[in-house]
Amino acid sequence: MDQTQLLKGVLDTAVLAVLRHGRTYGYDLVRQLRESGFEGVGDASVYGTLRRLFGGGYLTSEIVPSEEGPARKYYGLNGAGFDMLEQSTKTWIGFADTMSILLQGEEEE
Amino acid sequence: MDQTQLLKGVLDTAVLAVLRHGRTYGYDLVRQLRESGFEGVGDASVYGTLRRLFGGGYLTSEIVPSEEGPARKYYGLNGAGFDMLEQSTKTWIGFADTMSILLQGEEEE
DNA sequence: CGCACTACTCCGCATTGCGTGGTAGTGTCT
DNA sequence: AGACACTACCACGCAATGCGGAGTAGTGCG
Repeated sequence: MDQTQLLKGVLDTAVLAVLRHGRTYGYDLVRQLRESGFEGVGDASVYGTLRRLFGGGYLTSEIVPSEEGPARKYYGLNGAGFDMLEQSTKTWIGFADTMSILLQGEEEE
Repeated sequence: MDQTQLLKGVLDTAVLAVLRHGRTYGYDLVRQLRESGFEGVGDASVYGTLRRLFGGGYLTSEIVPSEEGPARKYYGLNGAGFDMLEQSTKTWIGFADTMSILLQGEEEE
């Protein structure tokens, strides 16, 4: 089993969740996600997600020159981003509940 | 937010989980999944999943004539199907843990 | 100069759920 | 009979999205 398909539809949420702790740039986000357990995330997926979210108006973006390489593009949550995070967190929890009920039997409220 | 993308990669597992309680046919499976919380699943998705799983050798299949309509194609888990279910259940749990840690903070082991 | 590391981007592919529409069997109502 | 509704399944094309590979740059090391 591959996480690949599981990641679909969740990467957005995961990215927003990381960003909630403060702004970062893509490269670092990839690292954080991998350390958090999404070991397989491709960098292109994360960058793509960031562009999508930014394009959707959920993120702020700012280019900051770095002393250790190319300039970094810092992303941060704006109001819409926080709302989105809250919303998709709820959706996720409902979904996860449904799954866990299905997987372990029928009890639970 | 749409469950659509969340379903990707999980429908297989959900179908296997339902089938664990005994064999059924597609039409009924769709009903069960919808009642379980996946209200939006399309029947074509479920049938497609069943065909995929059957093609992969995880399901048994048997056509049974019905008195109330067209013949039903009953599907059931075989050994490989049970293994698959067990495996993907583990993957799911790991994944869900990672997500919940990301979403609620950093505590938890 | 070549290599490694950082940082970001583009392109094409594969997977997979969905919507639409189609086939087919049975029963009901007019 | 004809029109519908319900059951049951399937085919086709679309859309979303993660991934792999390749490319562009900047900095620093041997």
